[in-house]
Amino acid sequence: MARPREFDPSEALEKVTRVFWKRGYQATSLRDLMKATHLSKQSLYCAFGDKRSLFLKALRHYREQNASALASLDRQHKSPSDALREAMTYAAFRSELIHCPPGCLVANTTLELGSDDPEILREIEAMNNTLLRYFNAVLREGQRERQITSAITSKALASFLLNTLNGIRILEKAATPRREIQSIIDVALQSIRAV
Amino acid sequence: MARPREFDPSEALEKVTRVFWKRGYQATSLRDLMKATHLSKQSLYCAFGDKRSLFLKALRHYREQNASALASLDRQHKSPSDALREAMTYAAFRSELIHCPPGCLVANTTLELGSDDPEILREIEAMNNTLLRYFNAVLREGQRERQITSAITSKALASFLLNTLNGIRILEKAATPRREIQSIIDVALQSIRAV
DNA sequence: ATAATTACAGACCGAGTGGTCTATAACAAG
DNA sequence: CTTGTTATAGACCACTCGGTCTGTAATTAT
Repeated sequence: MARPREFDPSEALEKVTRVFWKRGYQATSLRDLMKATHLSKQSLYCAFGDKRSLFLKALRHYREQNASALASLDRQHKSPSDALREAMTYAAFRSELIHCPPGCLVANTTLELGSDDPEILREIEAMNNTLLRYFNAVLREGQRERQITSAITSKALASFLLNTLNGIRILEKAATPRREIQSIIDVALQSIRAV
Repeated sequence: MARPREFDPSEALEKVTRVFWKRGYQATSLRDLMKATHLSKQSLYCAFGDKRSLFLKALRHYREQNASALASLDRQHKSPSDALREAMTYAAFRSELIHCPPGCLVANTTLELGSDDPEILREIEAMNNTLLRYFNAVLREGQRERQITSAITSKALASFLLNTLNGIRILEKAATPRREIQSIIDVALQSIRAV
């Protein structure tokens, strides 16, 4: 009907997500986003709405990306323990692996905006629930196979693992050596094994 | 020699710390600080320097406050396990207990500025080391008394506990029910007991 | 009292913010 | 072609930011 868009919105959203990931919501200016996407302010507004809408879309994009990454972790031929180790290690070191900003956008956002913005909080919870469900499923399997302790419910163990991951998201920002982070994962996983 | 100051600097610093704690560094404007302290911009500058200096002083104030709170935890008549539980529970719920903002200023700051500002990072590490030393001492005692597993070094266990605490600092910001946080503490402590 | 010094309140500054408006360019439909 | 519609670029806006400057009030020393 009219002049077509000259850029790929999903590509732009990916770039935007990286910037928010790296710098946080408040510290990211529209200028930063314009520079990262090579788009004008107006184009961003037409495509995504105002800054907050754009941030919400970035959060959702991040969540979907992570959810599919999690789903693609093949645990067909792995024991539950190995699957947990792989998931934790992947989540902890993904930043380095695929050249992303350190830490986790969801964790960053929780601290920056979690207690203020209910809509953003819901997005955060959705992301957490995805991880919790995954952990819970693998943990239950591990309990059935006597690899994981049954002294604690799989739900509580799942929350515990997610919490460990959240802690690591803070360490990543504080230039913690990789070996130390790996040690924490090891302790967490070792300590929930069946006796 | 001249006109005396009309306010108590340490009282003002306490108020400033609360504001930074609640809103973060970047989101706190000088206006917010002026309102919280009932001081003029000029008075704040004379007493504490610019915004960043003021923030550093607030961080240091926060650290000292926490260090002395930790030191005053009496573990004379407690078993190492009980001492750990008390320390973890106190750290996790202090916000509610003494009417503070949720979460932890150090954790917040790590995510907001950790990877940018070396001087602030050093302050963060100092705070973490205080906690690590405490945990390490109690854990070693617990290992000697066969309450805590000796399969893992006390240092690794201490890092693990601090990490659990950091995770909780994120949960606090996400309106997580108290019971769930308590459960995570329980799992963490239970899983490092001696077999 | 006078002089010297410091504290205080608020005006003021340039820079940067998120957001809007306008003029023009690029396309589709007729 | 002309007309209608959307995209783009950048000027523009009111506002807030951290920080400084200025004039005055309050105090001590002489």
